[in-house]
Amino acid sequence: MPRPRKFRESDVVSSASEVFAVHGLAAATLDDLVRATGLGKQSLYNAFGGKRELFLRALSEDREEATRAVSEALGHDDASPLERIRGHLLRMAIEFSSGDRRVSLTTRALVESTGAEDPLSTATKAGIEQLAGVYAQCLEHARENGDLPADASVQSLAVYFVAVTRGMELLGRAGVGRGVLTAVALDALRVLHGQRMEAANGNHVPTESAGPDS
Amino acid sequence: MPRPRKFRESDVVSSASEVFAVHGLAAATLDDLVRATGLGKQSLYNAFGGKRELFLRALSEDREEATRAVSEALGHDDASPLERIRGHLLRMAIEFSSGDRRVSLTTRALVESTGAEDPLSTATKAGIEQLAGVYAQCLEHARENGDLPADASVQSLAVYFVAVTRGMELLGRAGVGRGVLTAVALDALRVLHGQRMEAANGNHVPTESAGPDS
DNA sequence: TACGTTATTGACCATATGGTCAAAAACCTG
DNA sequence: CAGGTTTTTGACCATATGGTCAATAACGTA
Repeated sequence: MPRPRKFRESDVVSSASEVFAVHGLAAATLDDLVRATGLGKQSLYNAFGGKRELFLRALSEDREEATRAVSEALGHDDASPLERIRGHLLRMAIEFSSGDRRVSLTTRALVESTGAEDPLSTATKAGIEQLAGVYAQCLEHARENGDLPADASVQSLAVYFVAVTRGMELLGRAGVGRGVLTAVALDALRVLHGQRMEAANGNHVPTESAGPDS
Repeated sequence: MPRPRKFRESDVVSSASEVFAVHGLAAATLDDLVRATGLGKQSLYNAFGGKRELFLRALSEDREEATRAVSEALGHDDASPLERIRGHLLRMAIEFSSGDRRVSLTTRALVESTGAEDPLSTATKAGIEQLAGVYAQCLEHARENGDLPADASVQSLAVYFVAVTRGMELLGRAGVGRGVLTAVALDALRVLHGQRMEAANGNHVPTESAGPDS
């Protein structure tokens, strides 16, 4: 019997994502959001709770979507796992050099999170881990395939690819063009062709400052 | 005969940098700046011109400092160029996992720049190129040394390292710990040992990491 | 068709923002 | 010590911010 909503939450979150991707959390005004989503402040407010909460929703959706996309890119069976990673990275090079002003919400969150224990930081970390997990899965397949040495450090390589893609995204923002970004991607991929994967377990620390932990 | 200033510009810019590094450009309030620098709004204003301009100054100083630091790290003669890059990257892994909330102003600028032709974007691009230039110089030495194949793409490798370090910085913000980040750095470095460099690979860079610890 | 529930609307608010102004203060030179 | 120049100070301002309220509009059901 309650009056039904005029909007679909997913649409609103999607529009909000766009705003956040372009402006960032801090710089996006509630008014931007209102304009982009089409609903009034109050509707936004009692559907989501506020700017921050809306960002969290957007982040969560963005994360899901990104994971799905990468997962799909890495999951097709028509190519070897390593080829899939290669294709994915090259596609990222193109996407990131496309010149639009969007920045993935995960990256936004990474930079704008306070670092404290707030939900934003938590969600951000989770996002990174989830993303790394997708890479790890694919790399694991590659290892099982024999495309990677048995002692390859799938975990750190996965994180490595997350780092590389984030870096590429930033460079794209700096105006680095498609050609260079593609070359960077190819450089990055060369890690997978190295014969000795001796660095397996994330050991060794720099020579001069041998660290205690790890 | 004019009344002299009570402050040194470099001190002010330095304090401001700290604020910007922690909060970012958009989120840092003029009041934060006033408090951090110790001078009044108006003094800030007629010495620099406003928040944005102050950020640009801070960015420029930060860029100079970063370039100098990397350049120094990569420029010492007591190790081969490749070893220097290795040491530098491992040091970055430690720095970025130190858990503070600072983000380099270059990265901040990268994310917060509008992408348009404003001075911020311009300075940002210049910063990236400058940084890449430092890597390129070192890599070029490595090539001359025979540590890299003659046909190695020094340019793209340089940009690659910029990307990797930016990515590592972001991951550090996400709470990725020192061990993992170090492993990522080592993964990243493996690019320099890629198969095509196999023939030319001298013994300057220890390929097997003799790290005995966990 | 009336009711209860919820969504929507648009006005409203306290605050904090970046930025400005005019007066007072400080310094160096002459 | 006076004059000129610039800095400093603290009050001031218009605006935009995130957020809230009370009233109204829709809807499904009974």
